[in-house]
Amino acid sequence: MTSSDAPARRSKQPSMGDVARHAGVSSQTVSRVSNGHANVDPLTRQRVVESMEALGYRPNSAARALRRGKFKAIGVIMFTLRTFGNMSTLNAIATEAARADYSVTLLPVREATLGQVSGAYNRLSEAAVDGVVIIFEAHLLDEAEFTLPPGLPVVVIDSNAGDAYTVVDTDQADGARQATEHLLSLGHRKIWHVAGPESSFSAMRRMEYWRRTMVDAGIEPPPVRYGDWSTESGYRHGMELGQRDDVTAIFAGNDQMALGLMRALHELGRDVPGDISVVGFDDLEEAHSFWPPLTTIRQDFGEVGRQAIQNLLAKVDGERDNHKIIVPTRLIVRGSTAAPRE
Amino acid sequence: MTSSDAPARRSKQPSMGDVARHAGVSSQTVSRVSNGHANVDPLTRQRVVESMEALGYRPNSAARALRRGKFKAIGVIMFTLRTFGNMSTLNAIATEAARADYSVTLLPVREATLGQVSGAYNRLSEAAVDGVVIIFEAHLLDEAEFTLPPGLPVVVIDSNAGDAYTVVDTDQADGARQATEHLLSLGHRKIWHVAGPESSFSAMRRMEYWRRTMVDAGIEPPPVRYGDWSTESGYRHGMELGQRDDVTAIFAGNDQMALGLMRALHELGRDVPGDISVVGFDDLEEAHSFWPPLTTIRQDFGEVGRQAIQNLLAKVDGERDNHKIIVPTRLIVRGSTAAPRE
DNA sequence: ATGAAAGCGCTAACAC
DNA sequence: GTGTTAGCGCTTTCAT
Repeated sequence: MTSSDAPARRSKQPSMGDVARHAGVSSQTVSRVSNGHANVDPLTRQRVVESMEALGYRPNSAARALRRGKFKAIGVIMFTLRTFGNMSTLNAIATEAARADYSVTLLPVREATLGQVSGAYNRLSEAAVDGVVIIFEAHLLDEAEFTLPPGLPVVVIDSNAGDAYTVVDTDQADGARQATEHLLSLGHRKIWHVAGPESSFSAMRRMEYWRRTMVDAGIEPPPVRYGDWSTESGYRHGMELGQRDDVTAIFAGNDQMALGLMRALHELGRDVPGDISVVGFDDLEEAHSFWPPLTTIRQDFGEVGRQAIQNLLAKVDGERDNHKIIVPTRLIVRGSTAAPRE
Repeated sequence: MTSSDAPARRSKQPSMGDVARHAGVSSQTVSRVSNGHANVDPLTRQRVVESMEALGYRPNSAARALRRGKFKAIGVIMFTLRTFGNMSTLNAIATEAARADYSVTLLPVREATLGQVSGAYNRLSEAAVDGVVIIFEAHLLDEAEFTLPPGLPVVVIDSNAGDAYTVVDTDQADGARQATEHLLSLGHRKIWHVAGPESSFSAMRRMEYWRRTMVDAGIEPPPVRYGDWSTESGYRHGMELGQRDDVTAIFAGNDQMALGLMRALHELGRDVPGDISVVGFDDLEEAHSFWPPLTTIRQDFGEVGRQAIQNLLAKVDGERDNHKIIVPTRLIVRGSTAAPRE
């Protein structure tokens, strides 16, 4: 009875047992080699490695995860990758997670699925992850009513999630205050605000603190204008605001809308910052090359991602307390702001 | 020797068996409920669901994956999320994968790990994925020499990977040709090119076809200038080119460099497109709001992502052939190009 | 330094 | 409609 090598069982991945057989050792030895353990005779190890290569073995991570009870993976729940902020945060998360040898799984959320607590559990509960970072617009989190599986560590970014989770939040309030005060200190009085959508937690915080800063300065804030974060919406508001003569300063809810605004003002022949000053929020990589270079509020997305992962991994390792981390923002003064013309 | 079930084992997730015990049924029945199978008495199902909730049960996906031999996950290997293109592609990939009920795992590659074919296997071989999309700059793929685990379906994006894999590629060549011909047709003769880094496959393709188009038109191409995709590098070249009087048209390797170029030209007081025409590549979402709005080549990242996933999933389901998919590019004419001044 | 046995949590196959 | 049995591929004792 020869168990010689001509099986032609092409489609199946070889298992540890197959390697063991091929190398003439037990599968434990293969396991030890695969995990780089010490107590293996160099010659044996050599033989095993050769067998692995010959067979094209690769460890089955499902089995491994099952056995070890850890996936070495964290999930990120987000609606869209389309915004600069989400992208940057995700990038930081992936980088930081990799440092700890964790991979990152995207858990895209189609809104339909969300509230639906049907008989079958939703994909989140099945996800092969040790913890989850949620980058949601806050109100959506509320609406969702989606019960996170108990025991799954969670960190929430930029949300009003309250005390139930650890929250990492950019200091929107202070950013909006800085932006508004900068314009005020330049001598502008009536500062207009083009806010992000009402559905956004961040947008509402920025708007609230713009208003508050105005009121604190004893100035009646002009009516808020709502955009949707897009360059186009900024453009539309720019076309309207640019035609009024009581507009000397605009604080846009993000850089993209600021860009759209400036384009409209250019088209209308209004000079930025000569006629009208503009401040953004985010500090896109390109913002310093806009024309004029954009004065804006820098968000430290890298730090947000880092904090999120560090706190999440602490939880994965057993920490139970929730924290609230506030990441500071910073005013970057460039060429789009100046004192109002006399 | 107490192998009794020590209670108060707080930290452990409840298993199917626990739920079964709690509900007074077999774990098989729990499994059926968990998977939404039909043959379960409504009352039993009810009871099981209640037990699940009471215990906070969530299925262990490692066990599930082990049993089923599928992870329902695909991996994406990329160096950085920082570029618009990678991010857009990733977004499309995630969206398309979600439609097929697959999640996406980011496999960040730290260069150090890469070539290293040490005894221990690299993270890719352990990744809990059914297939892999690679978004690499081509030469890196070459250098890497990293042998993909045999049997793991692979699709490569924008690379010269050859016939070993299915490749989804944007039609860089045609894009570069369109950009150059557009400028030519406007009446420009000597068209300068600010290319991406030499290490980039895409950059080299664009460069090659810009040159070829010039040669075909019987014009000696001016020396190539290399940037690194960044706005800053565009700015630097802009400051130099803008001071020469033999520059009337520049084709930038991407939109960000084009933006930097235009900023430099503004600062130098050169009018775009009056004095100098500029064409980009990518069509960033903001490109139409640059000042002036940027003429550029649109890449269809969404289609690239879609094709990648569709082809990959076909392979996961057993398809063996490799394909080569070319996604077309398109010239978008906006305000940054015009005929040269006489 | 190596091997044997047990079992992680789940589901497919087959009872009943 | 429900339970029993077996085993996916791996790692953790414990022996040798």
